[in-house]
Amino acid sequence: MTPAARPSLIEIAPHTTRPSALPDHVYAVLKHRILSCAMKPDERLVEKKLCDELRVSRTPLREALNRLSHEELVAFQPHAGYRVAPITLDGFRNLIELRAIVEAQAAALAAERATPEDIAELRAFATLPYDPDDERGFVDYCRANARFHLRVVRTTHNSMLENIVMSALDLYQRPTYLRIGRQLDPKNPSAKHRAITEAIAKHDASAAHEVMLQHVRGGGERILAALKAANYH
Amino acid sequence: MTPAARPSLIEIAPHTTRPSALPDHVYAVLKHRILSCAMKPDERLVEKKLCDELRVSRTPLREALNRLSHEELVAFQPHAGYRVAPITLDGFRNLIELRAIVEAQAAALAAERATPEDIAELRAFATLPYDPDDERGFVDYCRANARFHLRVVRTTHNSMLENIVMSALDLYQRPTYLRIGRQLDPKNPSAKHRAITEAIAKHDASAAHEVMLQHVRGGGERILAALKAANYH
DNA sequence: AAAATTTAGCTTGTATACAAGTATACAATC
DNA sequence: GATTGTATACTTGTATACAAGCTAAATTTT
Repeated sequence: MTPAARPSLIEIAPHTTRPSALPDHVYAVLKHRILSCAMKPDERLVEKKLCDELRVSRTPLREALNRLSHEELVAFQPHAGYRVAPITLDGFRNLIELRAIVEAQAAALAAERATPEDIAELRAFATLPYDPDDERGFVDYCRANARFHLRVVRTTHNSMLENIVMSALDLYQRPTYLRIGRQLDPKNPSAKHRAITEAIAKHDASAAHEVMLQHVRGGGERILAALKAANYH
Repeated sequence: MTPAARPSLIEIAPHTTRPSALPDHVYAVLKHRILSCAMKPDERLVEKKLCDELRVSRTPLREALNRLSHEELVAFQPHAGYRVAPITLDGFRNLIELRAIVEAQAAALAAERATPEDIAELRAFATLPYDPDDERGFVDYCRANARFHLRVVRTTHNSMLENIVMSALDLYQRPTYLRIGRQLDPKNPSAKHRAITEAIAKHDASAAHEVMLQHVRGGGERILAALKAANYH
């Protein structure tokens, strides 16, 4: 059966140059649910149920699940099914380390390569809307934050770095959305973003590297501490 | 039909925690063919033909092709099929840049974290068999080289870094196997490997970083020059 | 009562039929 | 002769039937 009325809103771009309508749609929907913790870590993902709900057959659904499992957003065991990937301290530490390495170096390369257009766009993206009391505002804030960080790597013109940072930011979203440590955010990161941007604008690679490094590590440490406090392992 | 007699040799490990026999097998076989250039860049991959040859139905085959396309080893266009991914100068430049960033930093972290066992294994892996005149010896050499580089990242105990370097080394193999620039290798890289190992043994992070950086860039530049000479774009 | 074992149900794994879209070859037209 | 339109063959996209394997509950045994 060709799906008649399916949820039509693609909320998250598929990160791929492989636009195959149905699997991409399912991928986007599931990914959004996982990242936003609408589907909780360790929750089971049963193919049949998701098929019925999304009005799709198992083939495109499985394609989406496979993709998610390779991105480590869902865990898989043969013949035992899929689960939403758990959030672990070690996993998050590794993630911070990865982001620190790649994004700091990307900022340095960006400083070497940025054109005036790059700099203008970075400036436009640097200042984030931030209203910790507003639920909706918090989501917007997260999106804007990711947009800035992606814009920095994009300035390197290295699509491989870009893809790695995209995946990393995705994985990073989950602990953030959990609201864990939300209120611990001491100040709006816009200041750091502006500092990074100005270092890039001055083509000061080592400054860009240093500020980005501290920024990523700082944010990571805060969330890590909150995860520990919330008793994650 | 359950496949009765299929080629049984898995030549390349699947890089994943997702051991599902048939798709993994197909993935491994195709990947080996692509990396070894038995299947040439831009060659078309028609599902039916591969199914008949590998004695597998389309479902597991497509799962393997999807994985390969996300790893950028095969290119895909909706309704138009799969092709072996082309080798491009820009792609290779990006790859070198990625390896340089991640592996250099990984070497530094390895220097901070290496245990005596790590160091012993690194020493064992550092010296490579190298006989540029022997076809078989060349393949062994490539494998041993990858093994050393992987052992360095593994010392960081960061599985994300490990996965990235694994993929990167895979992509790197293809230009190497093309034999392009093979004879340009000025000397056996064992010396560099030993230098990296000794820096790690001394827990000298910045030396490890520096030597690895030069090593990766140097090797990359040589192959890049050869690709240019061979008129790749 | 606790442990082990069997069995029934459920979930995933694979194969295949059918639908939809694409490309190529051939013909008609400019 | 080049170009465009069209039909046909081929390839991929999706759905579904059936096989294989796991989980967990119920029954038996100690």
